[in-house]
Amino acid sequence: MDTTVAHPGRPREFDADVALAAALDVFWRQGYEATSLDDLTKAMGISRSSFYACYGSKHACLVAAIRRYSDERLESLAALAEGRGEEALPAAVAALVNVAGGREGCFLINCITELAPQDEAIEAVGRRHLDEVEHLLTGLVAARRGRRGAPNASDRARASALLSLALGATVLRKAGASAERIETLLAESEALLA
Amino acid sequence: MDTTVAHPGRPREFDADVALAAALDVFWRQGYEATSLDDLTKAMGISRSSFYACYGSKHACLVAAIRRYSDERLESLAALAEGRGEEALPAAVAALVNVAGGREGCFLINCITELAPQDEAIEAVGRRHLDEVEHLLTGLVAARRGRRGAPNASDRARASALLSLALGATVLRKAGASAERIETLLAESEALLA
DNA sequence: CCAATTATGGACCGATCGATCCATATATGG
DNA sequence: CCATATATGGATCGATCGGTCCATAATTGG
Repeated sequence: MDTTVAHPGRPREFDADVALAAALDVFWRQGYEATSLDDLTKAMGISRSSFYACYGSKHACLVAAIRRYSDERLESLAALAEGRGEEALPAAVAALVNVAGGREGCFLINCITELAPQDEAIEAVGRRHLDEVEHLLTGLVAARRGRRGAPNASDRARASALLSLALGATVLRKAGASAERIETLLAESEALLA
Repeated sequence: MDTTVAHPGRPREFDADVALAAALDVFWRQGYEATSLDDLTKAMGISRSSFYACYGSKHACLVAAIRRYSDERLESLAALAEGRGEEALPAAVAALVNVAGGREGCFLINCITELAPQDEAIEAVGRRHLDEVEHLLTGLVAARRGRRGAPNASDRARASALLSLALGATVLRKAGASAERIETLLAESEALLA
């Protein structure tokens, strides 16, 4: 991959990143298998030729979309945790649940449950994402606990439980649970914060 | 639906319930959209004609499979909770997570995340199931708390949180988390039991 | 102005999709 | 034994699937 060399030939007429965002949106709403190339190219506003030239295949496009989603979410979570002290942990947990509108669930969870463990590529990306979220939560747990520096195994277990709770809440949300019910549920997680 | 009247005509050569179990298994492993009629009929050992005559459509078959799964799981959960006193609640939570082999996740969660909220029929069944599980857990929470009789709102919130934790753990399991990690995570849920 | 190179639109591909149809087989009630 | 009714296997349906191909457009370096 060289980025400096001159690029002869006709320039791309669309923004690959904007188009990828559109693809992500469709995948998110409809799921992978239920989304056709026509759905994708129509939403992205490009032709099949451009699609394949740019992304390679439907599956590769999905992987790219997941990566994009993962990066964005991790960045957003890290930013949210910045300089918020005690409140960072509950805020992060709440942010995990209230991703996007809500009813469509977490895109990453959707992909994992639809495609893992059959699709190893998706599973790998999903796993990495969840590991990083847990790592971030572990830091917040340790920080909240007051002890300076290195998080221990207990902190990690707490973070695991909080992550699990958040993932479950997202599923409940997608299943149609009301926002209030999710809130009272999250309030209950206070027992896991100390 | 009459069950007593005589049935003229050639009798069915397969057990509709056994075949449905086979269909459930395929849907569970592959997901709904990724499963073709050929996959189904092959696994069920019947022809397309028999399939459509008996179940109506691929989607109707899925709904029947989910219903079957839901009934079986609820029955199993209720039986597990019977006469076990204090240990009933943690046992039930553990049972929620350790459904089947593990790596394939919970069939109901898989269906919800793949098809809800677009597919209202599936969402309705999934919602009902989750409500009943939560109701069962609420009873166990109240029983464990010691107070006799009617569970209150706080019990229900606790049950929601435990259910959410279990759902999340199932997702983590499907994403590839090790069994040990799930166990230490579940151990952490003790904080939600009192 | 002319190769060389890449992008684009859309026709096109074989394969497969869920579903239907029909001829035939097997049962019942009279 | 015959009319009726249901089940079965398999051919078949039009639609759609993901992916390829090709003619044409638009850019670069020389």
